[in-house]
Amino acid sequence: MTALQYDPLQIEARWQQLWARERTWEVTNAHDAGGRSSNAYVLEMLPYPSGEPHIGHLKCYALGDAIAHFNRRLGRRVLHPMGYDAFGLPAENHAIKTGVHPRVSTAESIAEFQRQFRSWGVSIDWSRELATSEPSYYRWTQWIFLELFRSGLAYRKDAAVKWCPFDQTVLANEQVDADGRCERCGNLVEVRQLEQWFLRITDYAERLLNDLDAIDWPANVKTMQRNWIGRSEGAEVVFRCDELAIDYPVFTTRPDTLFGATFFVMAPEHPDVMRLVQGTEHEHEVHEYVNVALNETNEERGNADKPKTGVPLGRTVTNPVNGEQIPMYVADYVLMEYGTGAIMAVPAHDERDYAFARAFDLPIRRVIDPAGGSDAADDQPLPYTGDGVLVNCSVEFDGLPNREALGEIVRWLDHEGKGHASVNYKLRDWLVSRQRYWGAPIPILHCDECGLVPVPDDQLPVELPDIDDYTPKGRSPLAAAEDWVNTTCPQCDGPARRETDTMDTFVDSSWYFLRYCDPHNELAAWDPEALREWMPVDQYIGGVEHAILHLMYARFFCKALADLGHLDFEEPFQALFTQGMVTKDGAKMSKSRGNVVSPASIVERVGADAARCYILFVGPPDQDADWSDAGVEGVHRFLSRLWRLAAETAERCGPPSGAPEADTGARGDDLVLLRKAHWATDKVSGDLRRFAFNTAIAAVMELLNDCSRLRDTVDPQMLRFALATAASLLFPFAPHVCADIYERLAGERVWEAPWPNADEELLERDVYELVCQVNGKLRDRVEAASDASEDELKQLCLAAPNVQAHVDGKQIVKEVVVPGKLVNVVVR
RNA sequence: GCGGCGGUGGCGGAAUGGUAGACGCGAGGCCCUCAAAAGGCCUUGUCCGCAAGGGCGUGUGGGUUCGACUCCCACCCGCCGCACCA
Repeated sequence: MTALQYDPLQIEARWQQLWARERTWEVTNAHDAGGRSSNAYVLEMLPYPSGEPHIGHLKCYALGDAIAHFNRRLGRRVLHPMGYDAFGLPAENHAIKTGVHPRVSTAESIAEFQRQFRSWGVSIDWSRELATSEPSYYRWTQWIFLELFRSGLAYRKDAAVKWCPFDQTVLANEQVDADGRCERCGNLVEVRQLEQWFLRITDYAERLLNDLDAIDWPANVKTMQRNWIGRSEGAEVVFRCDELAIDYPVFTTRPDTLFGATFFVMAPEHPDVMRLVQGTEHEHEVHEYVNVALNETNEERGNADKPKTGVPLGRTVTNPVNGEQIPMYVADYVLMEYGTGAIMAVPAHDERDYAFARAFDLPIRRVIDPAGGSDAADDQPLPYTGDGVLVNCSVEFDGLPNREALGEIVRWLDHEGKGHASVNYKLRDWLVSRQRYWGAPIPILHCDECGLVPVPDDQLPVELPDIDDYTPKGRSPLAAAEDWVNTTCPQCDGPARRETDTMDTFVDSSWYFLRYCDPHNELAAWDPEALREWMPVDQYIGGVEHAILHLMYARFFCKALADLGHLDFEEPFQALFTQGMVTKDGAKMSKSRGNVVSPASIVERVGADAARCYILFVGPPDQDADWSDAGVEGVHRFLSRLWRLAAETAERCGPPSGAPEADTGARGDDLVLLRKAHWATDKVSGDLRRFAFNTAIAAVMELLNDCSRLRDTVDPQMLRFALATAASLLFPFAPHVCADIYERLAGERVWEAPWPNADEELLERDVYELVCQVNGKLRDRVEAASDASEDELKQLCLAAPNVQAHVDGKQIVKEVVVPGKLVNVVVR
């Protein structure tokens, strides 16, 4: 008899062909089929097609596929689509280097992604596949942009923007890292004044913050979003420059310290700085300082440990609470992008203001006393940022606890017209224009007569023209396509020029999950009925690197589109799961390190099932995992053993006549194996619900170990049942081999079989091993009946030989009985 | 500095306050074989002991409890996010 040999490549090819031929994973928008509650939308973040998929993709889609399969087996109709975030800089940079059109290189990459995703056996509804670079998709990206434009949520503004000198493009704040470097190329970013397109996400700051409470996302992602939104409560207080009759509002979270404000500082970027010193003796010095400050990198400027620098403006403003004239300075520790770009400085109660005051020998006045207004106030160290009682303010406020005074002072300011309570956010409006070629053109025309004119909807898409030269020149490469740029204004029929900037690719990916619901609609971005069937996404899966940008933008889009009447929900992703990174030898995989593990080579060697199982078995999926070739081999051995024993058992049992059923009268080893199968069913079901895929796979391993151990002593039909159960439970992780095994053992398609149910009665045993402790230490184990009384358990424990040895000669103080678990005898 | 997460064998990792180390990797021994590969069986936290058994053991120090990897307090270390945000 020839030994049966597990051949993953042959098995996987066979099932993949069947699933492709029968379009097994496609779902329709059948509005009648049980409604939204019996549907599930499982979505992994769409890949950026560059080169070929890496191990991180394998982990993401293995994870999502397990969830998709589990939901299907629970009887839900599952939408599980795939697409490509196909616009973007890497393809364009590649084009600059090689001259290959981004459309061509992107298409090649997409083809490779498709090929590999299919070779992994991921259960995707390929009929809904899309790429954001297709005109049939970006036509609707442009339509959304115009909807935002028409409602005032997209606008053009001259702004100090982050500019990457290498990529020759403007960047969003979010695309500049903490060191002031371009997220993509790592070069230091500069600041330039340019007219750009923005989306008014700041209008949604409060809702983006509050609605986090209602969604099932990881705590750290919510925290990151909250930090990024950066809400602070305080007051806006007006400081007036009487000489020039200009009011300068500032934002402060500490209006209670207003009496301690002894100077006033503006950001170097503040538009009034030069105006304030024009024609004065300070003009030259200020000019020099501002120049230096603006040329500093964010890295240098953002360092909190840096000594404070600045120069006086030679002007004063009036402190509204006490009428004092306080001097104005310009200093780079004040940021233009936060608050109003100017601050009141309270050196006694703010670290930074204190450092500045010491450096410039400015007065420091304590207005809060931690000791409660005692004579010892002056002995307390400064700066003091905690709470206390107001001192040195005015008869009206002195002696009040500062938190109380805060409200009083704001009320007073409001009454006097010198300020009001205010909320400030760190979140900035989203800069979406890019001076690059490979993106969706912004569908706006510039007409000398009519100004900014939206391209009429019936003329969408504004197609990206072919060009020969992608080299960035500080303006969009599209500007060179004269025939394309010059057009006619639809309003006045006069000459008009097309907007030559393209959109940030984050715009493309902010709504793709909507398009999957209705991907072929040529009349609209989507049919609201289709969205009602699937949205919001039940389970979204992706890397934590998108915790802020993509997830915030997508949430913003849904809220804005809901306000415009296009959606009837506001949060796109009901639940989010963030997967951990896959490392090699503890380090991030990268070409420069030379430690990249290619999924294709693994699949070729041990098959997709082993690769997928391993990546989920290695540890909890939300944590980082280190790739180990030996570990993959171990999982491959497990699948081999499973398949071989199943194939042998199938031969022994003859042709299957349907799913095996357990013999309810099983005894001895048959009962042991039957119980193990039900235990595994229970364990895997629970583990799948809590994303504990590693322990779920371990449970199936245990089941197989018992099958192997008992293979010659149990009834072959029981073995058949246990192995079919193992295949059924493992199917979400290793679909091909499990489909193969299930067919051999049950003659049925495992994905059409309902998820198995664990029999409660078989999970309980009539006897169990009672743990016997003395003073909390394990001393013996004895067999106990499940229905034994507490007294009986106590007697059993005391009768255990090794318990007696430890109790002998001592006084029993008490006995703790935990039925089903243990007895603890406390002795003295 | 602030916020979040984590620290368990040689390694990845298991453990609703109740047998610490499931499952896997690695290692050692054995079987099969002319031999190897593949496969199978056994051992594997650590120390003492021939064994039975016992001591120790989840970053450190305290605490709560009959009982703590798990809960509380303080600290050390590591990772991630934010950071001159007024």
